This record gives sequence, structure tokens and C-alpha cells, in this order.
Amino acid sequence: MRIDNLLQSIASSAFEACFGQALPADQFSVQMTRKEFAGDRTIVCFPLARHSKAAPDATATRLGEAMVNAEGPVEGFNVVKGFLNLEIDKAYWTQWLLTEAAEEGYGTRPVGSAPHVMVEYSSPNTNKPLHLGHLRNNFLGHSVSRILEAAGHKVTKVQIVNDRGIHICKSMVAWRKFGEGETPESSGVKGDKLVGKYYVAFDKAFKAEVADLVEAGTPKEDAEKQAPILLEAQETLRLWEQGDTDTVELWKTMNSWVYAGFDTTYRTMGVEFDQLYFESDTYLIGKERVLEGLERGVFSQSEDGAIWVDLTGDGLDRKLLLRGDGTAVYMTQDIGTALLRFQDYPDLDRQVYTVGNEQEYHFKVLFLVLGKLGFPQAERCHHLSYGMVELPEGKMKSREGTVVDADDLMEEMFGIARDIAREAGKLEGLDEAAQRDVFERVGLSALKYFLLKVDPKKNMMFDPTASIDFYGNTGPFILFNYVRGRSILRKAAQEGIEPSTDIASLEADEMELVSLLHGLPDVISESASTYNPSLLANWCYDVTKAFSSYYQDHSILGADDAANRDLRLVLTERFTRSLRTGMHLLGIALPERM
RNA sequence: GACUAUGUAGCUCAACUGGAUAGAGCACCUCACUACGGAUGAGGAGGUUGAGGGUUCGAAUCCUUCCAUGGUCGCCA
Repeated sequence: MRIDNLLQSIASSAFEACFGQALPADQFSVQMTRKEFAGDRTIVCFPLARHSKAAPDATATRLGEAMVNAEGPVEGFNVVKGFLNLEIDKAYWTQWLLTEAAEEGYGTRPVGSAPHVMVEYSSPNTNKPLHLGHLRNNFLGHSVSRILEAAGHKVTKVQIVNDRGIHICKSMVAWRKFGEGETPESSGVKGDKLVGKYYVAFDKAFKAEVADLVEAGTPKEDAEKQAPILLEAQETLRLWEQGDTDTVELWKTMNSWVYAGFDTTYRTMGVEFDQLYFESDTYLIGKERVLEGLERGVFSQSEDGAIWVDLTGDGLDRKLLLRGDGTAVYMTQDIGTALLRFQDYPDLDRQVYTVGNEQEYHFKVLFLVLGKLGFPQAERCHHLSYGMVELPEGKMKSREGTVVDADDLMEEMFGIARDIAREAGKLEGLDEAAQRDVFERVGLSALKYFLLKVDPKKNMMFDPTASIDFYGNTGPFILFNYVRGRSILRKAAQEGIEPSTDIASLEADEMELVSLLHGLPDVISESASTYNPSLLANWCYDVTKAFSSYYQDHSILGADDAANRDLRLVLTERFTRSLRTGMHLLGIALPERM
């Protein structure tokens, strides 16, 4: 049993023995004792006073005495006002270090012990490359997937590729007009960047045409609807929907360029998916399902034939699900996608959508609609909503060229990692590929940690100069301490030192590290139930800081006697392994050297 | 305007969900150390937690009224 639960249960029976009143264990709030006070865990006794009919400090004292006398690890106590500070038997912690903390997979639960969850993230448009916003999205979704897995869920990672619509047609038109047959192979340009280039070219040509029309006397609003290149894009969309062979061929070709480009970026990012869904496949399913819903009477139809859902009973509005002309809107295809997924995975307990907070209303509606269609999982579905990534100069705007490209940013981080590593000179003897691997791990750790340490729901500032910092509260700082710890363990192994189970008792300055290590399982389950990796990121930093400080004050291999040395080695081993678990759940891979 | 989130040190972020003197990093100042990996550690300074009112043993956290900022309020996606 975890120490907090154990203490609660001891407190509960001790309280009943003292005051003759039974309180459920969860009424006893156990927290870590602040370091300016003696003790390991604290029970706040103010709320207990009205049940004990005694003053808070008297209640605390009597409860403390009873807990010391009870069977269990409580060895002593002190009372400050109504705070009961408990001292835990050091042997308890020693035993814990040698048993639970030593287990393979400490902190995680076996996959399949909790329900099957689908996590969607990334979900890009196919008309432009991935940028900084996608990085936050991908790192979040990927990390939450791993955290849910560690909490025992079976997890399926998916994305919905927004591969159809006017945006991709614009790139197609521009490519046909200006492309002269250019391909990723012929130009050496990455596929997603190439298609993005034509999307920009379209926009430029469009604006020029509008300007010409305005020059010729057309009002601006009309000009923006009449520009020939826009009409051509709309015609292309019509042809695509009719299945026109040439159009569909070009669409397939250009999308395939984008996918190849995205694949490269995802691989560099270190994220992956179990299955891809494509809007071009799901929007028709959505139409069918909406029509079925109409037949079953959960939706209604207006005179022009449009289909609506009435959510006024849920405090929202009426919402359009299908246009009068039978064409799909965004909601239509999202309904189709959701239902297809439930059909593909009948054991699915819920879906988690990693999508920016500007779509909160959309997902409220979607989940309500799924509920109306009779899916009990709907109420467990979750919109993992996250805030925008802002730059010091404001929002990213493609028109102003302030979009931070994902590939460029990652490459920049790798370069900084390389420069620092060369200066430190710790990678001599590694070949090129192995060194590159280290640079990527270090650089990615900086980016991922920077983006994940902030509460997802908050907007965050991406200050380029601060974000590339490798000192302080950063990913590389955590990696650095992991590498130091591993280096010691390697050295111990080389010297044939195998820590015995006869380890020294813990001193006060070791307790902070031990307490933090002990907290890992709780942090993981808390992160999982709130879909919040930042809790885990902060834990990784806290435990690393504790180790770094401990490392400074104590020579691990140079300890006075074997019992102390073995304790320190055990601590180092538990630290590196727990940290590796935590960082893995953030999607961060750790190097052995750096 | 309505709805919704956010507002904490100069800056970027925490705060175990109502608990003790609100903590880290960066920047600034001081100190330690030829270190099992210095991409280090210790200390100092820096706060009326946007403002006012309320709830109670106790509030950054809950309620309320304002203020500021972002987002949403399409037969766009």
C-alpha cells in the first residue's frame, strides 16, 4: 500500500480509538511535510477538530500518540498548531527502495488493465508544412497516449488527415499553372514544402488578380469572388467531387508528396500513429449517419432540406449538420469519423481529441450529437484542448512570415546541441551517426520539455532565445543529470560493484529524493486522469533537481563504507530508472552520453 | 454584446485541488569547487497572487462585482 493510504487508514482507526467516532480514511488529508518542519508526512487536523470535540492542536497530539502506538511505520510526531507532522520509520523507506521501487516498470500498470482509449492528434491540413503549433499538438497527444498506456489503458493513436476541400485544390491549380512539372524528386524540395509553396503562389496570384479587378473598377468584395484563379479552384473542387479522373490523379499525387514530407517530420519528432483516417473517406459516412439520425427522429429538417440538431435543451443552439444541397460541413465529417472509429474498434471506451481551444464549441456539439445517436461512450469523450503558442511579437501569421517551421526549428535545436556537445568534448569516440543521434535527443528534449511543462490549457509564450536555453529548468538539464547518474552506474559495474541489500539507513538529505521517487505512480495516474503531461514534466524536473543537489554533496562511489555506497548506488539506480520512465511518457528519449 | 478560459517576482512558468513563511528557472549580486561528467551546487535580492467585497480556524485556489487579455459566437475548417 502507498504510504499516504497507509497513513490514512492508520489515522482512521487511531482516531476512532481516541475519540470514539469513525471517520472514513479519505477524511484525513495527508501531505508532504514542508521542509522547514521535522517529519515526513503531515495530517492537517483543523477539519478533524469538530469531530473530536477538542482543539486542533490537542486533537493532533492525541492522534499522533495513537498513531505512534499503532502497528505501522509511524515512529514519532510533532505538532505545530493544528498540523500533525509524522516521522516515518527509516526502515520503511529502505524496504520500499529494495522492493516496490526496484520492480521492473515501477510506476506503470500493465496495459489492458484499463479501458481502450483512442487518442487523436496532429490532424494537419495537406496544403502546408507543420509548424510550431503542430509541435505542441503532437507532443501533447503523443505524451498523453503514453501516459494513458502507463496508467493501464490500451491506446490507439490516430489522426484525421484533412485531405479534401478547397485548400488542396488551390495548391493544385497553382501547380498546374506555374509548376512546370516540378516534383519533390526534380527539385529536391521536401514534398510538404513544395505543396506549401504552391499554396502561397496561389495566394499571390489571387491577390494580383483581385488588385487588377479593383483597378478596373470592380468593388473589392466582388473582385474577391470573381478572381479567375479562385473560380478555377472552385471548379477543381467540383471536378474532384464528381470523381474526374485527371483531377483525382493530381490530387492523389500532390497529397502523396505531402504525406512523404510529413512522414519525415514525424520521424524526426519521434511521434507515430497506429492508424490514419482521411476526411475524403469519412465525410460520406457522416452524411449517411446524419440521414439515419433524421429518420430516427433525433435530428430535424428545415424547409430548404438542411438537417439540424437542436441543442437548446443542453444550453446550446441549433446546429447545422448537413446543408440543404446535401453537401457536408465540418461537423458532418467529424460525426462520420467518430462513428467509423467506434465501428473499427468496438471495445473503444472513449476518444480523446487533441485540438486547439478555438474548437471547444465544436467538440461540445460533437459529443452531444454522438450521445443523441445513442453512443454511451460520448460522455467519456474528451476534447484535449490546448492554448495557443505565441511569439514575443504576437501570434504566428503566415501572411507576415512569422510562422515557425517545425523542421527548421528542430534542425536549429540539433545544431545548438551539437555546438555545446563539441565544446564539452564528451562525445569523442562516437561515430557520426551515433553523435547525430545524441544531438537529436538533446535538441528534442529541449523542445519537448519546453512545450510540455506548461499546463496545456494555457496559452504559452515561445520566446526563441529562452526556448533554446539548455541550462536551468530545461530538458537538457534533466538529460545531463540522467547521463551523470548512468555514468556512475556504468563505472560501478565496470569495477564489479554490485550493491547488496544491506544498505545504510536514510539521512534527512536523502529523504527529499526518496519522497519524490515514491510519488511517481501518483503523478502518472494524476496526469492520466487529467490528460495533463505538465504534471509529469514538473515531477521530472523536481526529482532531477533533488538528485543534482544530492550528487553535489555526496560522493557516491567514494562513500565511507560499503553500506553507504550501496545506498547511494541504489538511489542513483532508482533515480535514473524512474526518470527514464517519466521522460519516456513525455516522449523524450534519453542518451547515455552527451 | 453573450459565452468561455486566463491574470502569480522584471520575464517564462509552479503551487499536491481550501492548509503552515506563495516556489522554480532566466536575468542581477555573492560564494563553493581540478569535480564519480561544471550543461554544477549553495545563498541573496525580488510578491498587497489584476482590483474591491464576501464565505471560514485558514483563500492564489470557492462565491460576487468590476478591470485586462485570448478564444468562440459561419450553411469556414
